[in-house]
Amino acid sequence: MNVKRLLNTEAKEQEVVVKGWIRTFRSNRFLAISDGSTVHTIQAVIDFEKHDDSLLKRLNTGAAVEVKGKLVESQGKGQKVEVLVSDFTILGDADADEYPLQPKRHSLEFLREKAHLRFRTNTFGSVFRLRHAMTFAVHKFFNDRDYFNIHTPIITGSDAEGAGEMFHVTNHDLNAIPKNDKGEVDYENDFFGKETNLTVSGQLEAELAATALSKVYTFGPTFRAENSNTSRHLAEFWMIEPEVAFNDINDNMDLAEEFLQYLCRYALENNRDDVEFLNQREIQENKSKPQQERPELNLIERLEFVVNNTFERITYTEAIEVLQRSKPYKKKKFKYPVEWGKDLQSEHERFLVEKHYNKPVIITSYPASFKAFYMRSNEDEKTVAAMDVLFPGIGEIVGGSQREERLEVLQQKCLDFNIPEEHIWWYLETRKFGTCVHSGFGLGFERLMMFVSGMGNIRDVIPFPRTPGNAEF
RNA sequence: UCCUCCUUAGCUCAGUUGGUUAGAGCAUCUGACUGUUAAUCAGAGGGUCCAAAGUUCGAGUCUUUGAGGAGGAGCCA
Repeated sequence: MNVKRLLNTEAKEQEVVVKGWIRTFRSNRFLAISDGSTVHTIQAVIDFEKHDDSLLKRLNTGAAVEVKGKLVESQGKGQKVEVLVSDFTILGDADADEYPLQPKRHSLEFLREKAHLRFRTNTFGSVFRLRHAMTFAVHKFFNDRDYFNIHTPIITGSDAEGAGEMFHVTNHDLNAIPKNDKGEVDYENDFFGKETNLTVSGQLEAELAATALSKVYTFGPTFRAENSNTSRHLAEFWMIEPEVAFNDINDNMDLAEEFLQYLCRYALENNRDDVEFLNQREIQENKSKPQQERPELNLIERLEFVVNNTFERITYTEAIEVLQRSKPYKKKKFKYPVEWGKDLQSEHERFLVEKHYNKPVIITSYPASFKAFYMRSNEDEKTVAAMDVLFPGIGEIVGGSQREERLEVLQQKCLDFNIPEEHIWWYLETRKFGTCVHSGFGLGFERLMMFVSGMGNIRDVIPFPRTPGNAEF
C-alpha cells in the first residue's frame, strides 16, 4: 500500500510495509518517509535503543528505505497515523555529504539545475502530480463530450503553418551536407525525400480529421526554434488543439471557456492537497516580495475566480477604444502606441486583464494583417474571426479561430501570404469537397500548468525544459 | 535577438566610501538530549569571492571582455 492510501487507513495495529525515501530523521527516532504518492509523508517511529548505531547513522535525507511495523494512531500532533517500526532496511544510501537536497528551502533556479532530483522535493512532487491530473482531465473532458483524440505527426513535411521557426529533421551527414545543382541542400536524397521539420502545430492535420469525425482534439509535443528567452516560452512544449466541425467563432469561445473552467475545477476538486501545498508555497514566497508585486488573490482564489466568473468577451476594436480611454494611455504610461491596426502589446493585454476587467478576457476580430492565413475573414473584410483568451499573470493562454471554409477566399489568402498551393493541396481539398464551417484553438499545456500550479516560470512545470542553450538531461 | 540585474562556504544570503585574518543561518562532523514536526543545545571543520585582463600602494568591492543564471521586451502557446 502506498503512503497516500496508508494515511487514509484506519489504524488497528495491523502489520504494514512502507517503501520510500527519507525526507527527515528527527530526534534519532522519527522518520518522515515519502513515496511520492502524495505531498504528505508518513511518520515511522524507530526505537533507537533496539537498532545498531551504525545503521541509524545511515538514515539520511534522500536514502531509500523499507520499514515494517504496526500502523497505529499517532501520539504526536502532526499526523493521525504512524508506523511503529519493528524492522527496517536501507535499500539505497544517500551520502549526506554529497546529496544536494537538504531539508530546507532551495531556490527554484538551483533545483532547475538538479532536474534529475527535483522530483523529490515537495514542490515538484506536487507540480508533477498535478501535471498528470491535468493531462488526465484534458482527455476526460473531451472523451465525455464525444471527441476523438487524433495523433497528428511530429515530423512534418508541411511548412505552411507559419507559427514560428522550425527545427529541421534530416538524416544527412551534417559535416558533409549534399547539395544539388543549384547549390541548395539536396533534400531529394534525404530520408523522407523532401524537407522536413518538427511540428509547430497539429492544427492543419486536425482540421482534416474534424471534417469527417466532427469533434477531434490533439494533445502532443510541439516544437519552436524561436530564440525566446522568457519565463513563458519553451522550445519543446505540449499543446492541446480541439477542432470542431460546424462550430463558429462563438461556439469556439464557449468551448474554450467551458474547457478552462473544467480544468481549474478539476484541480481544485481532485488535487486539493497539492493545490493547497502550492498555495502555501506561493504565500511564503510572496512574503519576501514588496506589497505591489504580490497578487491580489492567492492561487486557490484565482482558480475559484476562473471557475465562478464568465470571461469578458470584447472585440479588438473595443479593446483599442477601452485602452485609448484608459488612465495609463492618457498619462502616456504605455511604451507602445495604441491605435487601430497596431497589435496589442503585453502591457496592453495586462492592463485589460489585470486592471480594467480584472478577469479572463477573450479578444476577437483581430485585423487580418497580423493573424494566420487560415482564419476566416469577417464581413468587413478587414478583420478575421480570431480569438485570444488572456489570463492574469500568464497572458495569452489560448489562441484560436473560425477557419476559412470558402475555397476561393482561402486560395486568395494563400496568394496574399505567399503560400504555394502545391504545399497544402491536401488542406485545400477539404474546402473543395464537402466544406463546412469549423473552428478550433490551441491551448499551451504548460501555460495552463503555470496557472493551476502558481509557478511563475514555465521551466518549472515541465520535467525537463528545453530552452535556447539548454537541453540537459 | 535587445534592455536591465545577478554570480561570495554544500545551500540561502550579508559584506558600508576600495583598507588588517571575508561573516551569519541551515547542512556536515563531534558530543549532549530523546514524542519530534524544517526538533533543540554546545563545539569544530569548510572559501580559486564565476573566469580572464586592467586601474590602484592595496580589489569580494572600480573598469573591460567572456561564461552561466534571472527579470522584462519582441515572437507566440
